Amino acid sequence: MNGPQDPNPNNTRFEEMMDLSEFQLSDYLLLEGDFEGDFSAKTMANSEENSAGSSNGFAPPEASERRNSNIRCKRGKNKSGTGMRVAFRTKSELEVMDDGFKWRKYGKKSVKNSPNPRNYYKCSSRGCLVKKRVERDRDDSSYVMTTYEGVHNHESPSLVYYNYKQMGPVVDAVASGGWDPQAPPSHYSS
DNA sequence: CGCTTTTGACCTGCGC
DNA sequence: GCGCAGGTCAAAAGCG
Repeated sequence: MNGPQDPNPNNTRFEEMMDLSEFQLSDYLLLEGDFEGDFSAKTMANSEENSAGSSNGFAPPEASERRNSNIRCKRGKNKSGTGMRVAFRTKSELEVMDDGFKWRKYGKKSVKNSPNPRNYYKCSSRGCLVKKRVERDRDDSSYVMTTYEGVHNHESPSLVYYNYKQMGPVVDAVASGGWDPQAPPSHYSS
């Protein structure tokens, strides 16, 4: 870490990290800590249409009428054991955002109450257990719900570039809860 | 040739 | 205890 620790995460940094020329970051939901029982969530309405309350942020309208495993981890703990989850809602034609990391698709599942299938990705980096879920918003298919689970134990090639370019801990600015690509490599070697 | 994607089966947890 | 739904695995196929 060679940048100032921003106590007040600047969301726009993350937008810059990703190639948002084709995306419109509509919502950013940070889920941090473990998921046993309760969790803390912060939603940031970044887009003007969102702040206008048209889509009311991340919370799906059906959240209260069905068990929402999108937010709550129904198994009590996530398998990756990192206890860190970040969800985004972006307006995009593309389902997969280029966030600088390399992902390998390992599953696809159609979910109930949604006409669109959900795709499951794992980070291709060896030893990195970060997962990503991608699905289209069932109410507005022009939006893509992306959920990251876990913390990268490495930097992405493009992130190195961005760090260099912007002289700042890009990802650190995203989540103070542990979204740190330079996290101690507890089990990562080579 | 190596890596990624696809896809159906299997596993696990939760609600009833 | 049973059924459902979500999540993961793994073999086969495809692609660069």
